[in-house]
Amino acid sequence: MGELSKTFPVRNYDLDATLASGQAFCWQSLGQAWEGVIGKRWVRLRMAKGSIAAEVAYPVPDWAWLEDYLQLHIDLGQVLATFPDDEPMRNAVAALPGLRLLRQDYWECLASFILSATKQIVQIRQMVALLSERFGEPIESGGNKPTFAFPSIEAIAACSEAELRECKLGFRAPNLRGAARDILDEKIEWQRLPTMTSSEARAELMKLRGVGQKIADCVLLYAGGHQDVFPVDVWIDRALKRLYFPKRRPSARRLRKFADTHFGPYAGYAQQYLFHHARVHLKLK
DNA sequence: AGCCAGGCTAAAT
DNA sequence: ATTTAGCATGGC
Repeated sequence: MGELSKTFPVRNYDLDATLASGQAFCWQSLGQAWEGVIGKRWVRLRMAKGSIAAEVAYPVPDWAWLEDYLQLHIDLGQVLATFPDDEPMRNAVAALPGLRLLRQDYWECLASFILSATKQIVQIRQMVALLSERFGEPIESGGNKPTFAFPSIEAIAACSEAELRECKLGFRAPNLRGAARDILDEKIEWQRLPTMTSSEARAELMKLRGVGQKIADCVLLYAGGHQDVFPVDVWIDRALKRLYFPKRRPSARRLRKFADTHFGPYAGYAQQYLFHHARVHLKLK
């Protein structure tokens, strides 16, 4: 019993922008469609007029896992209405209306962003793909290529540092391995993260070596659903300074405070719009 | 060729 | 309390 495909009606959903926007690193663009893995399921997604068509490799009894991942219940209009009414936000939203946040798995998200340190998005995708091919569980695919799930915490913990370095992780290898081992050794309260407040969960994640505030905030936002959290990376840092403090030179502390207070209850969404806008329009310095 | 990439840590102001 | 070098590796 179950279905191999389903079509979901959507409004204001830019699937291409969302899957390419540097929040998830397991999606591959194949012309009209996207292929990726959510948990242990291979998925192909296709955007049509007013709907997203999904296809899986074996019948599934329900689609709640996909609806949750794509956050189909979110009313984007309500989200956008909470943004501050200033020119930078208006421009960022106008540039890409329909950009969304996904709801990802905690471990895959944490691992991906541990890998993200001083790496470009294309390279993060490459590392994630290599890790999955070498240490992930093979899963059934609807395409013609063999497909693998993202490696489990146990699988990464069992790797040697050298094996991880062979996946081009560089100095990130011990951090990823250490995070997996610390979670298994219960050095942090991993299981309780979903029930914690933002600041509790952030502090817990930052106990891991190689995880600072930026990476912790990405996990809170993209996996934990803390939509008010506003990760500040190099692009956002540039964007905030250029767009909101063109003359002055705000201290890091001041800028952090601004990020935490200016963007409202859906600051994480605002951040995603500004991030994309900065990467496209602020490229020339 | 050289600079920089969805950073973090520890050392040095 | 804030700034800076070093870290691996690859794209451009």
